Amino acid sequence: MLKTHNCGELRAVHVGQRVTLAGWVHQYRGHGGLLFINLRDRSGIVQVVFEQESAPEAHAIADEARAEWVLQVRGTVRRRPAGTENLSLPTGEVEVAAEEVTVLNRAKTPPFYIDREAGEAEALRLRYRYLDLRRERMQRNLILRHRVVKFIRDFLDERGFIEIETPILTKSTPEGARDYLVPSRTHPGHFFALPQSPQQLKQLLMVAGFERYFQIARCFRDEDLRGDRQPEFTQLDLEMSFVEREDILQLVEELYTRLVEEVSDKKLLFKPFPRLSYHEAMTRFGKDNPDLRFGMELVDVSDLVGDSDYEVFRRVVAEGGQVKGLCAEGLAGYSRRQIDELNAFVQNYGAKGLAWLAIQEEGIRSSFTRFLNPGTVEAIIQRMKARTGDLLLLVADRPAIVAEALGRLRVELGDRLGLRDNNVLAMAWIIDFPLFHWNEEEQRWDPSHHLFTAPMPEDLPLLDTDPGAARGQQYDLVCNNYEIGGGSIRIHQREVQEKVFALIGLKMEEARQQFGHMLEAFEYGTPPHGGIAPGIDRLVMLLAGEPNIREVMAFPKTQSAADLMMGCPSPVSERQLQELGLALIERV
RNA sequence: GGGGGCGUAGUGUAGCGGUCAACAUGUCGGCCUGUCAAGCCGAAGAUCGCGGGUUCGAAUCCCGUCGCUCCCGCCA
Repeated sequence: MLKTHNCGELRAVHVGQRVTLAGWVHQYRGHGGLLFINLRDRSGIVQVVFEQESAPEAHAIADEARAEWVLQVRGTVRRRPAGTENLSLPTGEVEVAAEEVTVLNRAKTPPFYIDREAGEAEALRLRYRYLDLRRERMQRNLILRHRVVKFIRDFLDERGFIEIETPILTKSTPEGARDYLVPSRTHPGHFFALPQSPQQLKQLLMVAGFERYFQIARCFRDEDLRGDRQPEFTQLDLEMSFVEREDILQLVEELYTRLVEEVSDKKLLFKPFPRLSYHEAMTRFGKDNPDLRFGMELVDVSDLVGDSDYEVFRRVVAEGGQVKGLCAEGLAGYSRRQIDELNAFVQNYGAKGLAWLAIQEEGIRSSFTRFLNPGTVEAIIQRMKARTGDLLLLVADRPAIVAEALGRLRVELGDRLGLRDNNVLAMAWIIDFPLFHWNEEEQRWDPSHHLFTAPMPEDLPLLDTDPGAARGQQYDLVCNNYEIGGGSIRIHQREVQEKVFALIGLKMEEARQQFGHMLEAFEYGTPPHGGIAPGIDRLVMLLAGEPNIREVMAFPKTQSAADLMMGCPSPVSERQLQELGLALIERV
């Protein structure tokens, strides 16, 4: 080893010891005959003192050193002179008096500071990601990520789970997201697909009798990116045999509860996690991934305004729509301009606009009360538990649009009112999802989750009579307005599976072609099984308090799915294309 | 595919039709023995993302384009 100690571990107990350190020049402070270098390695930072008088050679060498040079320093740990301790450094009680120094490597001046963040364009950070990763924030995030994955592995290992790798080169299926394709050289014209998730393989591992499987699995989806979506990401993929929904929920809840308490300083708002049906989540919060850190629930006033003189409300209710609203506490003082802003906000989500009512000291200001009788206005205020100083915001439309618009608005208002505490994690289960949703364009039922999701046993008859009302044994884990995991109990009976295929308009022939291997496997004694696949990136993002998942990935892609450091994707040679039997054409 | 924001010395910003494009920081040189984002003095450093247009004159206005980012669509 080129070092005897780590920079960040030196304390008063080391005083008097001769140590050898190796690391990067974090900061340099020259005073002529005396100079200080803060030396950094992964463990942290320690101040090294170079004195011309006592160690002239070391001092001369150190005098040349600049930010990010790599040094090896031999010296003695000593207590800092009284009054010069630095409380902001864990090592701040001591310093290392350098006796010898070796330049292990010089460094060009970095394109940005390593010792601070100056709001650099993210493109620059990504171009020089290996330097960005030297910074405290990224080191902390990736170490946290390691601890999360380590905790998960240990936890599941203790409970009899086997970690099994599944192929990265696998089969394209028309379901779900767009696949990343890999051409086959040995089968010209044929392609592998990178897995969107190991869904089918983990079910086959249940058929294979492993009973408890997990994998820290890389998944790939060729869809447009978001702050919480990368083209490749990591899931804790997990599957169990001989279990019911309750077993999966209990296991994951215990895992996440202990994980949060073990590896982070975030506070879990709920123990145990509340369970909301999909219907309840949509009704109360307008989203199937609600932020439960605050209230401000959606309130239905359809019955109060359905027969009013306000044409907008009356017509919507008559046509089977809803009038629902939110009570934004303390926002009665919002200006016309600010309300217009919120109005434009909900219009992004399909709402025609907002009806609003501000209860001010001087009286009520509103866009619609002049169309209603005073009793109705009072009833709305009562129902929505509004008090002086509050602003009521209402949307009238089809239920889906009301939910979407108010669900989004609620989160926006939560931000504005400072109700979304970054130190709090509000984890919860969303259960009882509808098994299917109606696809208007294709005039057929689409699976809400995937086509192996089992119906709730008591809803089996509904598959024949009212498929839209059938609930699936599906569950999502949500936290702070993110979906951080989803899973289901799977179908293990052939008749049920065939019924689902039929409902989603998949002919048995096609099903056999696409899923023949699954159907065949299921005929050889399939245990009842189910699982879940929580996203690791989003979880670590929340634990780290980061605003996007790029900050918890070592080498993320840009929004256009490019790697600015590697410079990919990139063209390949004509020869490579020929070997694969590929020719490039202009895309229309 | 669509909408919003951003792009000016290495970095972060200012300048928004008219001297030589400004400030901070970093870089380089000098001074400096208790600093810790050290301090003081001095110097260098920009084809204002790229292309076109309007204008006597464009970093500034217009059009296009590229890159990054947020969002809708898409994605579970």
